[in-house]
Formats: sequence, structure tokens, C-alpha cells
Amino acid sequence: MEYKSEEEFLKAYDPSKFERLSVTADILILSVSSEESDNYRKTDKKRMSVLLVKRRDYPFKDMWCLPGGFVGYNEDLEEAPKRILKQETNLKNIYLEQLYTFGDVNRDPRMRIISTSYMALIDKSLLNESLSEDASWFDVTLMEEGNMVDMVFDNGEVTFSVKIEKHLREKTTDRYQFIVKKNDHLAFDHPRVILSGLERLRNKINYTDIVFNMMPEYFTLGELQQVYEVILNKKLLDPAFRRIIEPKVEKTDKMRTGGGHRPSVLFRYKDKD
Amino acid sequence: MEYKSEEEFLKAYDPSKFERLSVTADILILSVSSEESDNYRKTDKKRMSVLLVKRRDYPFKDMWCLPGGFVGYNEDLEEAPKRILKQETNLKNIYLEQLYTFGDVNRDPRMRIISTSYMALIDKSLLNESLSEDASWFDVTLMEEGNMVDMVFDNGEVTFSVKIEKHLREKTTDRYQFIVKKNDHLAFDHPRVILSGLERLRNKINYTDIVFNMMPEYFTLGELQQVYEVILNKKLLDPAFRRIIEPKVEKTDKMRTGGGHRPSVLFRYKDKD
DNA sequence: TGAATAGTGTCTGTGAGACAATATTAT
DNA sequence: ATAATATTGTCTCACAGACACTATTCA
Repeated sequence: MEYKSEEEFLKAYDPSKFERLSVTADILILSVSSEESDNYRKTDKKRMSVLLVKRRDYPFKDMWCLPGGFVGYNEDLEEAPKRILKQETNLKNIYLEQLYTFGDVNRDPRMRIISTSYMALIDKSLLNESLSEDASWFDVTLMEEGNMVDMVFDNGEVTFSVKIEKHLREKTTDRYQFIVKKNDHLAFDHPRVILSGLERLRNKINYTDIVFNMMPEYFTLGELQQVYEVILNKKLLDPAFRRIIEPKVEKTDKMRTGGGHRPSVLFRYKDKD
Repeated sequence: MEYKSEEEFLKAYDPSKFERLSVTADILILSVSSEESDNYRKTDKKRMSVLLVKRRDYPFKDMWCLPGGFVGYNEDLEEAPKRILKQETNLKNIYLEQLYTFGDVNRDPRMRIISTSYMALIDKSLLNESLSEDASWFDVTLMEEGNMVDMVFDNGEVTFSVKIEKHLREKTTDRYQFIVKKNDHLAFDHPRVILSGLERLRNKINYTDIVFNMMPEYFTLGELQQVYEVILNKKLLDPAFRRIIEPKVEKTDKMRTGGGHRPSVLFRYKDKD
């Protein structure tokens, strides 16, 4: 059939003849938590923190999963994670980054679902509203040994661990293939989403400024270094860190005192000129 | 309503109550082309090469686009680009990497479509079959000046250029925002897909071995260096390049002769041990 | 012989890693 | 006074950039 114009074509077009799928957006909300120390001199121990939601329904009833939801027919794909983020945390204007789109036929036992995952970075201190009843912040700690990664989750009440094997595979789709070896608590393929988000953050910390999305306006270099260390999962040397970070921050005239040790200057993120 | 088990729940589940969208996969097929020199001594000039398809139907009739197609209801998302790649080039087992998922409501005038884009890297010398009638290899040359990128396409018959402005935007979804300033020949949002693929390749060349997917089994370091230069869009210094590449390749006892100059050793990709 | 590419040697500057040393606070 | 963190100084080593030099071929 021949059409004279694009208009004419569109008028005669019947979208229903194509196969349609459901699309969801899952969102990995990351933040940093501080655990108060018993020693008044010691600084609070920082950990990566991820927001999980307890499933009240089948499938995966009573397991934990990332906040997510269906993408509406009249909703831009990127609006969906924003909407869900607002819903869960009441936050807007948050750093949001697309991670990956998963779409194996059997990834959801209910029906065919394509799922685009996003990563959000937030500063926990902005959270004033209480979370919805089923949501909970879990500290995540990565224990890495060779190819094996043990992700340990802890929200103060529940603790569980997920074991994942990483395989380098240059010749195929992705840099790493994640094979979940042990998982009794996380629903769907969310272990992979979480690990790939954490690794994405770890890689990007070196060539972008996205960490500052997790920081309050004023911070000490020690605090910032702790966040780096938690994300990179290793200790950094103070002088080296200060050299690297120096062009990204600016000194303020404020100080943090009261720690039983030399007070430290508060810095602020210095935007590119 | 309460269900006793996951099985029972799934039995009662009605997928039709959720909104459904169409999902397509677009695939950026990249390769390297050589333009023969008139001077017998000079080596062939290499260029990046991308496979485009001429649209025979509305919308965007007569414009060029990336090969693509709908993801079937019973097809894994990652199978779709493989199927399309096979269809267009008759190649299998090709390096394939997911780029990004686009899903603005109005990105396709026909209907709501979510599109996941992939990048494939191929060695053109493997192509024996002729292309389908509407497909054509275009050389792409990037002219970069500050924020502006001018992508020049040339398939020997048609030449056109697409101008894109790059904006760094750390605080929002992606590292760069691409704003298409001039485009009369590429359909949909494919200019962005192409540019982001080329930039992804450029970044990854330094910390992965994916270039070798575009190389034949045996190659000289000069040829490999040319491919690097085309991808990075800048000249490299020979000694530095050889230092960097040394651990990734292994010398063979073959030589390339006949060039009116000193013959060169053929190398081969050395897989990680 | 000369044009062209192949391949090697070496100097230099930059920047990360390592470690040492000093400064300052609350209890 | 002491434990703890804050902050600075400096040495070294690895490595990329730069440039010079030698090697080898074919019309």
C-alpha cells in the first residue's frame, strides 16, 4: 500500500497489530549511612545504603526488592523512576542515571516484562519524611575475593547475604557477567542490578563528580574521603586524596569542631567554571 | 485478595490489566573501512564505518536509520539485536553491547515505542554476503570543536552531515546531553544513538580489549594503531602506542610485505591468561 | 636512491603511592 | 597528657609524551 504523505500514513496506521509488552522501571536508590561510634573521639563509620521494599504479594512474597513500577502508556520512560522516587522518598531533582535494561522472557513469572533499571544518588540528610511502611534502608557491604562478591545486607533487624560470581567476558554483551550463586532474600534479578549499580558508581567516581550528589552542602575532607573509601571499598592515603580532590572543592570559612581532636575545615563542592 | 501460594497466585493473574507498550531494538553496527591510496607506498586511510538502512515507509520515508525491529513477545530482549544483525549481515557471534534505552512518549509518531539500542563491532573482512538492498555502509567522520560535533556521513553516493551540541550535565540523568542542531537525513533519535555509541567505543578502548572485535586475526601494529587513531580521532605517537599495546598482542612469525617500505610483523590478539 | 613505514632508545615531566612530620582539639 | 583526626611536606617510582635515530623495502 502506498501513502502520499506522512500524515496520511499515520492516519491509517494501526498500532494494535504489533506485539506489546509491559515495561517497568526499577530504581536503585543509594546513599551513605553513618553508624555512631561509642568512642567520642572516633568518627562515625560510614556505609553504603540502599533502599529496599518488602514484597507483600506474589511472586517473591516476603522477599526484598528495589522500588519499581510500570511505565505508563503516556509517561516518558525517564518519568517513571522520578515518579517512583518521589513516591518512596518524597524527593525531587535527584541525580538519576539509567543502568541497564533487562528483558529475558522469563525474568518475571507473571508475564513478559522488560525492565529498565536506574540508579539514584541521594543525600540522606535531606530525608525528612518517614519512609513508606514496607520500605527500609539496608547497609550494603561488599566482601570481594577474586571473582566472588558477597553482598551483605543489614537494616538493623534483618541480615542476609547474596553471593555473586563475576566473569569477565570481553567478547560478548557486557564487560562482566554476574552469576548469582546464593540468594534467598532478594526478588527478581535485583542482585545483579544492585551490584552493577555499585560498580558503576565505583567506576564513575574517578572521572565524574557524581559523589557530591550524596554529600550535604558542607562537609570535611575527612568525611568526603570516607565516602570515597566506602564506594571504592578500600583505604585511601590522605595526602593523595587531598591532591585529587582539591580542584573539585572549595574551602569555606566554616569549621567542624567538637570531635576531641583538631577541628577541620568545611568544604563545599566547586562547580565547573 | 489472599493467595495461599505463588502457584495459585500466578494462576489467577491477569496480565491484560496492565498497560503494554511496543519495544524495539536498534543496532549500531560499527566497523572500520579502508580507502585505497593512489600512492603505492602509502597505507590505506581508515575510517569508522556504520551500517544504515534507507527507510522505504513512513514515518521518515527516504531517510536513513539504524537497522532495528520489534522485540517479539517470546523473544529475549538480547535476542532481538542478534536476530537483526544476522538478518542484515548474516553474521553470528558478534560483539554486542547494550547502549541505552530511549522511551520518550513522542519519539515515534506512529505509536508509543520504547527502544533499546545496541552497538555491534564487526570486522568487515568477515562480510562475504552482500548487504540487503536498502542497507549501505557509511563512513563517519567526527569534526569536533568545543561542544559542537559535526558527524559527516558518506557512502560514496550520498554525503550529509549532522550537527550535535554536547552539554555536560553531571547533576542529572546522563553525563552528556546531546542536542541535535541540524539533521535532515537520519530518522528518529538515531543521531544521538550513533554519537553515544562512538563515544562509548572511544572510552572503552582504553580499559577493555573490544577493539580486537573489529580486527582480523592477523594485523600489523601500524594497522591497529590506525584503528585506534580513527576511534580516538587523534594521532598517537608510535613508541607510546607500542608500549601500551604490547601486553595485549603477541608477535607471530608472519610478515606483511609488499608495501614499498620495511615489512612489518603480523601480530595477533593475546587473550588474558 | 628516495619515499615511506617499521621499530627502538632515551630524556623529561607529571602524578600517584608511600611515609614522615606537625597541628589542634576534648576529655 | 593522650588519643584521635587534620593537614602538609617530600621522596620515589611508573609511565605517558616527545623526539631522535636506525632498519628495510620497492619502484
